[in-house]
Amino acid sequence: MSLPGLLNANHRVRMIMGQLTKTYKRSRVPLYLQVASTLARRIEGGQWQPGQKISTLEELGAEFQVARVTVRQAIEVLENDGLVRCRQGKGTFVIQGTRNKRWLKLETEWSALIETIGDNVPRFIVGKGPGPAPAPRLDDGEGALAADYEHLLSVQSRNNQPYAVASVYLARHVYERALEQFRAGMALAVLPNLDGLAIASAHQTLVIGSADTETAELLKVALNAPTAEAHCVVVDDRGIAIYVGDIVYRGDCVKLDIDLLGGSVR
Amino acid sequence: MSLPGLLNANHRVRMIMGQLTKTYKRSRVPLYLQVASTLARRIEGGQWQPGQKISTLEELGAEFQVARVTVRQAIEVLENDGLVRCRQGKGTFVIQGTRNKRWLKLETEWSALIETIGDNVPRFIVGKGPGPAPAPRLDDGEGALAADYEHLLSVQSRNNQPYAVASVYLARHVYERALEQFRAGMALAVLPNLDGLAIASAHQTLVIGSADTETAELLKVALNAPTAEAHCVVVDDRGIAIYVGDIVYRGDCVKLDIDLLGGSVR
DNA sequence: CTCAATTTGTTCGTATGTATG
DNA sequence: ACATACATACGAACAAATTGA
Repeated sequence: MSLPGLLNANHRVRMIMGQLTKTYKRSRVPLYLQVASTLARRIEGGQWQPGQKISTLEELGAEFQVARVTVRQAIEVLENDGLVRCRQGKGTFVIQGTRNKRWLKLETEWSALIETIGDNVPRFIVGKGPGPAPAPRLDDGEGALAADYEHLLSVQSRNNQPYAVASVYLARHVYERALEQFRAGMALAVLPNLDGLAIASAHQTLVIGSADTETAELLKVALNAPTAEAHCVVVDDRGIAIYVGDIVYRGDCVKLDIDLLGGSVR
Repeated sequence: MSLPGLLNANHRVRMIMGQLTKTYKRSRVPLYLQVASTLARRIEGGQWQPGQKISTLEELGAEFQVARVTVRQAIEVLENDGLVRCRQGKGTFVIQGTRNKRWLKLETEWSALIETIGDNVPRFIVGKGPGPAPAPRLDDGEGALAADYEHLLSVQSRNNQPYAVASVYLARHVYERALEQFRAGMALAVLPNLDGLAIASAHQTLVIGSADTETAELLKVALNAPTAEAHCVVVDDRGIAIYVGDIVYRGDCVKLDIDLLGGSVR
């Protein structure tokens, strides 16, 4: 049975469809936020330099095919975020305070990676208490599971700013060889210090994701903010995955540098 | 002087501040969308297996500290996206159809990269017409600018689905050595075919960004959807940047595979 | 078969947010 | 600044399907 009246009430589409409106409709995020974040990109990307006057509300409205009031609303968001300053009768200007985006360089080679994270001090999070840790997630070709794992959950910070949360599984027989070291610093940096431990392979996959509730809270970012999710697995000479780390980085601070010709990174 | 009555009327905002509400307020995205994407992550991350019944609306409402109607609204989004199926009186279940995410593997080594993109057929976009192309963006240590560049703008597709837009600058003296080839396929794959062209370095930096208006339109994604932005520079033996490519990938399909041991000593 | 418990589906009223002209 | 229309979010109440006692 159909209820045309009801459907009509719910699906009465806008007759006036701007250029952007089609693109906009692909997302359910409010229009003024989409405009705001586009403008923010222009500023952070250097397209609009600090001190410079940006386009007028009129021009921006025409460009994005939205009402002037909507642009105004977007600009208000930027002003609250300290990106621009509006001057009645003069225009809107990019704030001088040059926000230097501090990139966090993700190393793609073992020794460089160890070096950069060596003196990181993670803040460990108490999990659900002791007990048998659940097995880590392993994809095909990432080695066999060890008998038992120790699970370490931590937040990585730099300049007092959290930039990543790490969920690390360490094979128990490895963990127990250096309890204090593993509890003091980055597990990955400890591994090479262990005598007689042969590392057969160490690889990492990286995908783009978004912050869930817990991650957002720990990283102090918005829910669903873009993230880089690294899945790192170290396998010993017997084919056992002794280290499995799932590390979620803030998306706005990771930078990967890849030398396509091999050899060392610049 | 205080006017408790008035203040009360205006400020009787949410006395009940849920766990999520604080995190939620960091983002201005509608609450039900934030809940939806958190739930989607649980499903895609395997936390809720296909066929399994997920928590009840009541439970989810309690967990996220939102109204049951709001959870309902979030679930509705997932149902429309084909992730779950709701059954009155029974519960909500994860759809069986295992939607295998087709990852686009971004190669991190020259020969593998060339191989994978070799038979890509880009769709070129007519730019602002011929004329002196603006110089490409070059960071420190990325070589010196050539005298003149040819600018190629293209969309990369796979299975008729666009996955990247590429903005490529080719030094004119290189471009003119193989016009047809450069116009037919991927510029990067053509370079090794040119005799007497010595490639001194080829490297790539990768950051996470979000789609601007044009990119969103070309990739058929939402405005501000997460992207992977690759900046690739090839320098010849005279220190001239002969190829500068800025490639924006859809964030939901790129996957990086990095061998940390890469043939070096640990 | 009836009854109660559980769970999703729907509607209402209210308040606030979003977008337009 | 205002009027209008629609979207978002809440609590509450009730309807409908499923299950097991």
